[in-house]
Amino acid sequence: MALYGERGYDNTTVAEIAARAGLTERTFFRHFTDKREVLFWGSSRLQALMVEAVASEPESASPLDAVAAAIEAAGVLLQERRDFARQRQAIIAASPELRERELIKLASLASALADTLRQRGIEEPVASLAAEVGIAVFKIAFARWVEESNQKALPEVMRESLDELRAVTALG
Amino acid sequence: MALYGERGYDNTTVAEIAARAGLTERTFFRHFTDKREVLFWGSSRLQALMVEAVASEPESASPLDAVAAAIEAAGVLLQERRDFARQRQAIIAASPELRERELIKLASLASALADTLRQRGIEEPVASLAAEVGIAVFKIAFARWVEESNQKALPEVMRESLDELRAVTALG
DNA sequence: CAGGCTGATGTCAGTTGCTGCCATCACTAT
DNA sequence: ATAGTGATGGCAGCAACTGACATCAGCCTG
Repeated sequence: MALYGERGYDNTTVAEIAARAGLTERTFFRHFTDKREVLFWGSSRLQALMVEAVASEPESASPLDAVAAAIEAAGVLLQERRDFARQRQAIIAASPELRERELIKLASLASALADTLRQRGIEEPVASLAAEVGIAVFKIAFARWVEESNQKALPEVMRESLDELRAVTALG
Repeated sequence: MALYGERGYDNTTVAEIAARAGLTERTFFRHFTDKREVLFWGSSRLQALMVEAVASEPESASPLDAVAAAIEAAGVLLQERRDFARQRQAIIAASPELRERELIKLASLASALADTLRQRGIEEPVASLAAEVGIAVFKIAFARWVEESNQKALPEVMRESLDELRAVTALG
């Protein structure tokens, strides 16, 4: 990430990353499937956290409530790693390739949440809809949080965005 | 697309595509920025159609109504090109790289819809939320339509999914 | 302790996607 | 007829990856 920040993602070769880490290029590709994947190393932990949050909601919770708990948990985690998250996001935003990878991570996240909802007895397409909508709220809240360089904490922005969503779908 | 269908995306080289088209590899890259981009050639037309649908809704329409008109229009178009759409989707689903590209096209679509909503006086974050939610419904409805290899027409599936969404967000 | 197994790393060659540079060629405007 | 323009081809080269093989450290077993 240091290298990506200094010279930009495109201008950084895998050989340079490997050298900085004291490794060979070949070894780099044994740890990461991709040049892109380095930036998404922790994403599986975030996904596990969010899945856990959905799973541990009470049975009585609605699908949207369960998803709300997941993005709330994600908000807390990212708020803790605030500076890191912002720096990383700046790098991703600067590269189309990285934005693609980010989107597929979010899609995989939505899919995992939908699975979890289904295990709670939620039928399709409700499970997928709730999960996808939750991820949409997550994306927008996160973007707002990154922009307004300080101000509110992420979990609060998440809650506000979710409320706005309810208003939007209620009106339409 | 013929080649991708025959041998799979990964096993098809750009040289082969170019040869089949009677071109040089170099010329191929002058027409398409990417090996992936070939499969998304018509996507700008779909985006223009959806943007137009949002723009031509009456002032009184809510954001979600406007977005609903856009995915309805997309549904009609894709229903016309039913076989093509399904064949194309099978190829995309089989390749992670292509799925990434598809996701960024959808993200760009959401962004364009949000822009159009903003031009209609809708404020952020409502504009982005409505757009993203609309794309989520689009994704899910399309996936269902592709699965249930025949049955209902896409616009109908779109409407049903949107209704389910309203129910989901109303309960939560 | 010797020998063999395993897992992580290095080395090297090769393929493929993609780009820059220059030449060619058809077409068109004057 | 000439010059300018846009599309194409040819070629060289870089960088991301991959497969095959060698090496080496640690560790288990007899």
